[in-house]
Order: sequence, then C-alpha cells, then structure tokens
Amino acid sequence: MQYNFKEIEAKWQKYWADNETFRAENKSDKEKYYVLDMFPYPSGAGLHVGHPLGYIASDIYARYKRHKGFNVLHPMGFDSFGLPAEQYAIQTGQHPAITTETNIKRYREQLDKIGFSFDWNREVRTSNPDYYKWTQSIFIQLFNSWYNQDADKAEDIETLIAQFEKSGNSKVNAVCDENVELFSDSDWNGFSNKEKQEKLLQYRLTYLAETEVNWCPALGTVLANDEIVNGVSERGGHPVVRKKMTQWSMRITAYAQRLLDGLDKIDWPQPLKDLQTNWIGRSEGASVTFKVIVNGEKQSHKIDVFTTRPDTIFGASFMTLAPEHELVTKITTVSQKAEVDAYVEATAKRSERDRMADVKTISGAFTGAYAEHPFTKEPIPIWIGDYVLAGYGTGAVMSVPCGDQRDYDFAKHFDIPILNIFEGIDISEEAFADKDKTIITNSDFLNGLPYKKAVKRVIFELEQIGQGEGKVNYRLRDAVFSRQRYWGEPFPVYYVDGMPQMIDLEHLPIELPEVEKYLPTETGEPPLGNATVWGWDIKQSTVVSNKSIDHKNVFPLELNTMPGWAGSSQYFNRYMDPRNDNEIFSKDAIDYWQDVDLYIGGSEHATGHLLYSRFWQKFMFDKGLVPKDEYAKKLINQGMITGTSAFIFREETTGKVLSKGLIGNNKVTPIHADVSLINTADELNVEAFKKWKPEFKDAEFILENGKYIVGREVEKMSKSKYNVVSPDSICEEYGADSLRLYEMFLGPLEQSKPWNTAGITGTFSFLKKLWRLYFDENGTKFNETEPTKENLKTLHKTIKKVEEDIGNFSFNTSVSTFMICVNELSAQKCTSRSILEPLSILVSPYAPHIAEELWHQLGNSESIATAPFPEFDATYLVESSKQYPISFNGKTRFTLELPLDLDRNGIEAAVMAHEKTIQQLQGRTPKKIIVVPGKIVNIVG
RNA sequence: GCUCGAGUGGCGGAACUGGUAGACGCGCUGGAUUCAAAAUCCAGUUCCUUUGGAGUGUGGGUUCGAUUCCCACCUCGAGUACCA
Repeated sequence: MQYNFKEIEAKWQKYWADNETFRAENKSDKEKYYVLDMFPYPSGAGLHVGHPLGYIASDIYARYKRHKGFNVLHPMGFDSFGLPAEQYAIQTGQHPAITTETNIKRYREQLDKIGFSFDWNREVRTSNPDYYKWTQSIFIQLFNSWYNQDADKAEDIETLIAQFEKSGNSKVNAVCDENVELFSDSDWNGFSNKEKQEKLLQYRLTYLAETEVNWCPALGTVLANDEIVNGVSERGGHPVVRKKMTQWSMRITAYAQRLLDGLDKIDWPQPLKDLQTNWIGRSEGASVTFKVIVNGEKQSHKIDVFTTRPDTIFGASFMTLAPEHELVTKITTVSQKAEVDAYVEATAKRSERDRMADVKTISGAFTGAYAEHPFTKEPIPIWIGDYVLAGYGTGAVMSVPCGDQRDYDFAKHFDIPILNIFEGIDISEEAFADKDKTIITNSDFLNGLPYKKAVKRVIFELEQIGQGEGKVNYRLRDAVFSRQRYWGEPFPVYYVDGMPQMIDLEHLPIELPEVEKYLPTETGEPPLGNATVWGWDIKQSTVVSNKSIDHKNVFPLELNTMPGWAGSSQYFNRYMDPRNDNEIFSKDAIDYWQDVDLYIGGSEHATGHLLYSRFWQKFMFDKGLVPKDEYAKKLINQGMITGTSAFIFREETTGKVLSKGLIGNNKVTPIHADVSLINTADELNVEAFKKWKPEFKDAEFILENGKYIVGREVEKMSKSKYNVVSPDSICEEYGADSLRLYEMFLGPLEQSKPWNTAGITGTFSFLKKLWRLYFDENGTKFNETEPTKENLKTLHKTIKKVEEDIGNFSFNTSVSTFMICVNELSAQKCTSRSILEPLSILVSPYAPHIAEELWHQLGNSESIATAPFPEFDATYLVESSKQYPISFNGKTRFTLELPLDLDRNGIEAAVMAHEKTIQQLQGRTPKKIIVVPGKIVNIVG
C-alpha cells in the first residue's frame, strides 16, 4: 500500500466537514480552552506559505488540547472591511462586497486544503451587517459613557448629567477635553439642549471634535498614528499632511494607565509589551503655569508647560512654544509679528516627513513677549521653535539649556543665556541630563538637594503659590475614529441641528448604503455623500431617501465610516456566540469561555489592533459585559517567512544571460526570475522563462554543464519579487501534512526564517517512512506482538519530548523528534500495535490527515481528534549504564560506559585505570578529578 | 541616537537549570538497486598541518568545565524617532 496523500487528505477533510468534528459547544463538562488566530484580511493575492505559519501552530495546539480532554474553541473569520477592495471598486466599479466575497472564497479554499480544525460554524465577517451591528452597538455605548477618575472606570453618561444638575462640573473628576470651561448647576440647568450636548461631547468616550488629523490626500482619508510609517501612509506610501477636521475620536487616553498596568498581568512577548509601553509613553513630572508679560504689562493669558524636570526650574532661561500653539498670535508683539508669521508659515508648509528627517537644523523666532518666572519673578523670553511638538504635553516647554541638550543647542544658536544650576558640573560644552548625579545649586530653596528631593520640594512650592502641581503625562493620543471611506462600518448616527444623535440599539444594523461611485463627492464629502438613500426618519425609525430630509422628522446620516480596527476590536468575544441576534453574546457563552487562552498573530499589530482591542475590552469590562479586563492570557508573535528570490544575470554590454557560475568579472544586471520556474537544484527552466518574459525570447542563455543556474537571495515574500510560493502548489505536490510539518520544521515559531521549497522532501519522506511502519506492498504490517523494551523506550522518549515541546511552543524540535522516533522504530522493525497506535495520536496534531487514516486502518471507527493523548511512563526510560564523557581540562577525549549505580569513587577508579587515561596523562599526576555521577568526569592537570 | 532581538557547518537549525557542540532535515560525495530515471536503501559530510589539535561574531573575565553566566566591542535584524 502506497502513501496516497491526495486521496487521504481529501477524504478526511470531507469527513471533518460532514461530521462537524471540530464543532465547539458552549456547554460542556470539559474544561474550556480558547485558541485564537488573528483573522486575515482577504486580499486578492491569496495566501502564500508565510500566512498559515501561525495558523498551523495554533492548530497543533488546539488539536493537542482536544487530545488532552479540553473543549476547544478554535474559530476563524475574516476582517473583511478594508482599503484594497475599495481601491479596486474605484478602478473597476465592482462593488467591494463582490470582490470581498470572491477573495474570501479563495481564502477558504486555501485554508481548507491545509486541514485546519476550525469550527466554521462560528465564522464571522466584519463586513456582514449581522456582525457590524454589534460594532455599532459598542460605539453607541462608548458615546453614552464617560470616564470617572474617582471610580477609575467608565460610567453611564446619565450619572454625569446628574452631577451637572446637582453641582455643575467643578467637582467632576473626569477624563475630558482640555480647557473645559467651568459651569455651575444653575448654568447647566439654564443651558439650551444644544449647549448641553456640546458640553457632554467633551466628556463622552467617543466624541466629535475638531482635531488636527493626519490627512492623506492620495487616499482621500485621515489616518491614525499607527497607520503612518516614516511620515507616509503605511498602505501605499503616500504623503500625509496635518489638517484640521471634525472627526469622531475615541477617548483611549482615559485608559492609558490601565492599559499600561494590564501588561503586567498578561503573558505577551516582552518586545510587544515594550512597544505598547513606549507608545503609551508615560512620564512623571509637573505642570507649571507661567504668567505672560507683553510690553511690560501682565496679560490674562497663561502658559502651561509640562516638565519632567521641575527641579531645574531656576535654570529656565527661556520658554519655547510650538509654532502651532494657540497663544502665538495672541502674545506676539508688533515688532516681532513679521518674523513670527513668516516662521509659522514656513513650518506649516513643511511636511511631517521633512520635519522628522531634518532634526539637526535649529530654527525658531522670538515672540517679543516674556513669561514671569514663578519664583524669581524675572521675565524670561518666549520663543517659538519647531523642536517643540504641538501634539505632546501642552505644546510648550520651559527651556532649561543647562539640563536639556535640545534647549542647550537652541540657546547657543540664538545666543540666549545658559544658567548653570548644577553643583560641580561643567556645562561649557554640553547640557547635563544625569538625574542620578544631580545636586541643585543657584536655585534658592532647592540648593543642595538631589533630583528626587528637589522635585518633591518644588512641586510643593508650586502648589503653595497656585502655579503648578505634580502631573503624569502620556504620549498616547485619543484615536481618530472617522475615515472618509466607503468600505467600512457606517456610524449609527444622524445629525439634528449639527449635533450627533445615536440611533437606538433596536434599529441596528444601519446598513451601508449603495452608491454610484466610491470616490469623494464634488463638494469634498466622503463617498457616503453619494448615497441617495441616506436620511434617518425618526418617526419610522428607518433609513429613507435624502429627498425627504426636512430636519424635522428626517435627518442626515453620518457620512464617515469607521476605521479598519473597529471590527477587530471585539471579534474574539463574538466568536463565543456568533449567531446570536439579540445580544453581542449570551451571558452563558461569555461565562463559559471567559477569555482567550492562546492568541497567535503578527507583531505588526502591536500599537494598532492589539492596543485598541485591549481598550475596548476594558470598556466592556467596566460596563459589566465581559468578566475579564484583559482578553488574551497568552500571546505569541509568529515570525515572518521570507522568500528566496531567484535571479538571472544579464551581461550589461552583450545582453547575454550568464549562468551564475560564469559571471566572473563580467558586469551583470540581476533580474528576478519567478521561483516557480526553478527546480530544487537551482536550475532555471529556460524555455518556460522565455515564455514568461517574452522580451528574453531571443536572448542567448549561456549554460554551465548544460544547465542554467540562478542566483538566490533572501527577501520579503512578495508578488513584485516573484518569490511567492503558494500553499496550494505545495499541497498539490506533497500534501498538506508535509506542508504543516515543514512549516514547523523550518525553525522556532517566533523567529523569521527563509522559505526554501527544496527542503520539503525531508518531511515528505518522513511521512512515507511513517506510513511504511504500518504498511508494505502486501497491506497492513501491524500485529498484536508484544512490544520490545527498545520499542517502548523509543515511544515514551517521544511522548515526553513532544509534550515538553508543545508546552514550550517549540514545534520545530518535535518534528525532529518524530523523525528520530520513526527512524528508530524502522530500525527496530517494530510492528506492534501497542506502539503504532499511540504513535498515530502523537503525530495527529501535526499531520492530522495521515494520523486519521492510520487510526482508522488500525480499526478505530471514531475520529482520532479526541482520542486521549498517550501517557508518558518514565519507567521505560530507566537506564542501567551511561556513556561517560571523560574530559581532560574540560575537553572531552573519549567516552567510557559505566554502570549508573557506580559511586563517585568507583567511577574515579574505573577511569583512572583506563589505558586512554594513562595515555592522556603521559605520566603526569592529576591535580584534581571532578566526578559528577550520571553526567561527566573531568581530570585536571 | 534610543529600546529590544539575534550572531553556531555550504543552508534551515539542535543542545534541559553551565556538563560528550553541530541532533534532525536539506544539500553535497561515494555505493547498492535500475536498461535508464524517479523513488528507495547503505556509508560519509565543522575545520586543519589527522597516532593529534582547533572550534559556537571579537576581546577579556568567572569556573574543574562556558554556545549557555558577567564586562567591553563588532555585525545584522526589528521597532522608535526632537516626548520636554
């Protein structure tokens, strides 16, 4: 009997689907285990072999847990809203839903061929109305909530309104917009309805506000900070400019501290935690208020600054505002106006990228105004400079040149005095920023104090005079939540008198309307501005034609859509009860499944999805919707699989194409060749290549030994580099089990590693060898013979190692272990069922199709999926002797087999009497003999 | 610049809490089988000046003993970028 992987794999894939083998039940006496993959965006290009790496790892784990008796939830779905389908729609007019459907179908086929144990009954698609209904509902709940800092949690907006009615907003300790005006209870009660709504927007967890956003003209939309890489859009690499727009934002900053603290509770990779920690960017310091003096007169304006070094306040010799700072126009003197205006205009013109690239050039302008030092009462000049960022802190700094290198450089450049307030420190060359060695001097009441004590004291003094307090600042900004795009979740929002109103939960989903074209309107409104049926009728509670918008009963709906991360921020919870029409998930479902036990996905989502989803989870926790405020106990980032590109070499002068070995000193241009035209020995199929690239039809290919050998190089796997290998072609040629084993065998899960198709013959022939343990030409080989001691030792050694490996997510080493096991059992000519049956279970998580076939050939009628994992028994591994390595000065020279029960003295005697020892020592007397029983002998001297 | 991560044969990689470096696989070499090829099987494969010796990026240290621990440096990769 031959190993016919095609037949076997098709058979079992059908069986699993027909029997819903991997269906997870929400009620079970078994312990639950939730294994989650980051669901993919279904792109038109399909999957390449790098994509399923994490899915294979999680599938092995899920299958293993089933063998260990767990009720496993292992779902899959699609993050199906997104830009590429929309760009395609703009180009071709094809509705993104159609493109998406086609791509999902392709993905599904590819995934099915690899034999994953997903419970497809639970599939979710973020672009389906029955799914995004719940995305909309979370949005509404965020809108109806505020963050109470006293309770340190989100609360219903009604509790805030009650406080406003009772005592205004002065006693409210909320996370809200900056510069909220104070009002009393009588003020509040006297406000018009619209004024009340405006005030409340400043507190809601999702709010509409005019914000400075990253506008990408080429994509026609705003982007979040994490969607911008090196000053250009992550997708497409288009320029990004700053622009003021009215946008929905998420008050994620309310959760900054909890997002930071939560990292201690979860088992996520340290680099990923570091990334989130840096992104949140907590720093401790003080806020200090400076009074402003213009032309010798005190102004009503004040400048608030945030500083991490309040201890250096007596070293402040100037102030610097960001050019965008709102006070700039208000305080600039007449004589400085021209210079300041010119500078502000110049910086506004520079793109974000320019500003980032050019950090060396020092520039700025003097406003003519002064700030009053809170303690010395001396006037200090107020400058503007683009090294101060509008988006961080208050957009203003107290410049202390002696203690900060940027301030120092700025002061030197503009000849501003540099005061030295550090005892025994020379600052003639550079600033001194070492907190640990700081002793303050020339600073009145701070003289002689070290950093920490000085900070405490100065904050106390600032509080006494009402000009400052201790403060914690975060780099994290509120997340812009609007996109000027078509293919995203519509907001469940309509506008009355310019104020946003939420549509009641019972009327959701608000479905995406049809539009003629997917581009912005001529008046510059988002694509939904093209919709003709996009008004909200409050009487009928339904979407109606725009023609009936009368601002009495029918109102315009929101034209923006939600960003890509909206749909992925709670999908892991929805999987628990995905077909529930009445609730996002039932209480029973969430109570049973609780949270994700293992989450596998890429680290590129560190500051996007993985931060936003933690935020939503914490919000849902505050609302009592979920029992855990962190949704994933353990997370693993799978490494990237890189491609091995192939090159042909065209000689620059003659145009001849030289085989790799013939290049020599010739000047050649390497040109990518499609890797599918190369065989495992790096030979190019020249005819096929000429067919693929017709411009080489008549080119002369110079061969070596009758073959054209290509050059190879490791690069990112991508279409443009012609190095993409698809899992389908591998499954076709070697089968899914070979692919699964090989992807794991490549190396540690978390490391990035190059793909080389040639190596797959290793795992393929392993499977053939495994098969031959059970079958030969005449049929089955296994029988009821008693296993030998050797057989049992091999089996139990394997059980032990494989369980350890799975526990450590070290899947590459268990593939080696299987190979060793099969090599040994083959050599032992093992045919014993009591060895071969447990072996099939051991292999099953990794190579489920062949395992299932073997299991059934052994006479079992149920699926192998829940067969109990073999129990390890240490007694089979007990040894009576050991090959001791005998080393001299730490270098092993020979080995000696000795009984394990021999004691230290016995070992020493045996070793010293050995002829090779005598030969090594050449008459010398050893200084010392180290004997570690069971391990090693080391002779020194 | 800063923060992480990693440097082991021709290649992917292995080595438990310090204890026989290079498991396993690819590739390569030789052989068997075959008319031939594929497939399969067997043997070999870190390097060198080979009765021996050296060797895990470099230099130093701790230790009887270091790929593993400590210090300094070099190289590569990832992230981040004036964060006050």
